[in-house]
Amino acid sequence: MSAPASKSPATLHDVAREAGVSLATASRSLNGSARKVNEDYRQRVVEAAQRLGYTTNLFAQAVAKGSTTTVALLVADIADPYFSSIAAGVIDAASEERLVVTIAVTGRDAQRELDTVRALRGQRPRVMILAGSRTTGSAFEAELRTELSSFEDTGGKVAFISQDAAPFATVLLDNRGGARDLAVALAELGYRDFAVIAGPAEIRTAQERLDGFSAGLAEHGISLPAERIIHSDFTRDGGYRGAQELLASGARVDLVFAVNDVMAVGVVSALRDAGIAPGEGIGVAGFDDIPTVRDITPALTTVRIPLEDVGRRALQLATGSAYGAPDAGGGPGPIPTETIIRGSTPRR
Amino acid sequence: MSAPASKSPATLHDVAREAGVSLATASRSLNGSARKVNEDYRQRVVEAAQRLGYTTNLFAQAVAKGSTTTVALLVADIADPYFSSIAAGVIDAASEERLVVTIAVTGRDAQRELDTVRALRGQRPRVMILAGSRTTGSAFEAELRTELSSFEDTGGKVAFISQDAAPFATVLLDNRGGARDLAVALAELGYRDFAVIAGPAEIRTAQERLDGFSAGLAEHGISLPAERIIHSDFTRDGGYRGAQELLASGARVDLVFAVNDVMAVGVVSALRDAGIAPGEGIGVAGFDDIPTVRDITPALTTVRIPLEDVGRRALQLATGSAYGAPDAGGGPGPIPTETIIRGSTPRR
DNA sequence: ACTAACAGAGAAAGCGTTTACCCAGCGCGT
DNA sequence: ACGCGCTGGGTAAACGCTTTCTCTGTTAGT
Repeated sequence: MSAPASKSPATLHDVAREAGVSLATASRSLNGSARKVNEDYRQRVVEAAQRLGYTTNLFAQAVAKGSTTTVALLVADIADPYFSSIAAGVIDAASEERLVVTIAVTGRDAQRELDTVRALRGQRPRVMILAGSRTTGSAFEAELRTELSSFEDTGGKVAFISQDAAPFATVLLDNRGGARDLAVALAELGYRDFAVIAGPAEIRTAQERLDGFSAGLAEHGISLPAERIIHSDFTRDGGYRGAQELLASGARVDLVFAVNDVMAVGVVSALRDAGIAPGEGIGVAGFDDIPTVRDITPALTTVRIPLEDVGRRALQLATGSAYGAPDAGGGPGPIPTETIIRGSTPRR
Repeated sequence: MSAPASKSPATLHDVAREAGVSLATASRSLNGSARKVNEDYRQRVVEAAQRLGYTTNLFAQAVAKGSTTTVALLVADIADPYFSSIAAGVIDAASEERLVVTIAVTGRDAQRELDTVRALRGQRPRVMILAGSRTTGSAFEAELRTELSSFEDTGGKVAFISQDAAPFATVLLDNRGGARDLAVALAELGYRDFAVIAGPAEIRTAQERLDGFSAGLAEHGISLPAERIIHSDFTRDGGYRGAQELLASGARVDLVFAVNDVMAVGVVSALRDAGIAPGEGIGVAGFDDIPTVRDITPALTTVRIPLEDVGRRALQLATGSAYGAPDAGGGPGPIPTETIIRGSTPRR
């Protein structure tokens, strides 16, 4: 009979009254507690809660307990498959531990990233995962570290994805090694004249991949002249424009490496729009192995990163739910990468 | 001198003491308040906060105010570009209003969706946005509605995306009309023998698109026999398998319509793997206009939905920050769709 | 000069939880 | 019989904020 259509949600108080027990007993029966409570009572409380449509107010709980069930995830762009795949992993792992994930986007803007971290600290998240593209030499870098350190000092845990950001825990991606292996594999396929669409110079991931690629080529005695390195946005359109620029330069090239897959997709489209058949005229390779690159034509050669696992692992690393202590460096070494040769780079 | 490296974050209390003012004054200076506070004091407080690295504890604030700054977003799969684009819109609009977005994934499972809604209610979000694929005839449908109603009774606001879910606010997508227009356009291009890879029968979005498409064909006197409708998963792999099944049936078809783009991408790959050139042998069309379909070959004909806008609008609809009252139905009618003809459906 | 009106600081009562502490009842060993 | 340790319910004090209300000091009106 008790219609719950009141103006504000039922409180634990209401439940206790309804069940005829004390607040303490109600709390103990509904949300776990070290103390036992008589099964009869427990039953009564649970039923009362049911009847009133009670749900624990997580905020109040957090205040009382002094700890939350929140995880904050920062990404550069949630619509980018790279980040959304990572997010999927984080969310999945989080829900296993009954944690709630809040996502914020930074748009690859260091200032905004800093602001976001500050704002998110207000949530007192258990964990903060930074998947955004780390930049080098940003004036905000130091401030960010300070902010994060003080977050850790006050009981939070931070995890980075991609580059080592000691002293913070990191899920290391072997950007350098992966790119090197790719370069070697391509050289062995017979490619000789390379160009790289490299993304902004200050994005560390981009830089590492470029370095690794260049190193791999060097092992085969192939050099990568500076004019064959084109910096552009870390996005699909950046890749597209980078390829256009390359073409306009008149350079003779038999393979274009874009430092990530979304850029590579842009490259493929740009080549095609310029009347060049990707994979026949010029080979194209990317990095990340986002889902779509299997489905474009030709399928893209790339370096595979198990993105969802990376997200999952970042969370586990931070919560310490795997690999022993959360501060054990970065778990068992960097995430392995794998070179995947597909149709976009046939043997020459 | 005051090193903040304590074990727990600075509280407003600490700030007040540091600044030599009362708690009330500190609160008023840091977080907005109707009351004015002397500029001298305000300054002192702000500096003290700065010095101590204070950030408002949002949870405590929420408890005290009885209202939160949280928005909950439920999606079927965050790695799916359809949902991640919508999420991007929601997050963008939310951050404009200084709201924080928590994302949960339901995996198209009605039971899990219900559980998630229940769990999320504990967060007392201002708004709950359901972008998951609504299903029909689910046993959980009624329970879900009850749960959501009681959420609204206690001051929350819910917004659906896609199908009308009266009495809840909805950002209506014109699935039916869009599919109809597409069918008409394709018929006018000269296609005659259609098949549809239709997704699970119980997903409403899928069903509406199928119906609309079929109606459009009917206008041109073309019928869509039941054996040309293949139900499969609402995913890329679902599309792939659906196309395989279609091919195996030996049906003569000149156009395959997949009810969403990720499925269409699967269809394209399946055709190609079967040695059929998509766009030449058989036309392919999708629905949604996710970013990738411009970049596959041939570029995919589809029905465009401004996904980010949809997300943005869902949030605004729920917070009432646009189009007058939040309960004004669904704002200014359904989101317009647009048929986009690309290379995958050349004139026959 | 005297009071009315107003500003604005501070004290204290919430907000919805958890949990330390108190205390009654009970079974047990001596 | 008696004390003692458990068990487990209840009371009340936190938790970190906001906000109502009280109260003092100013300003202005007559």
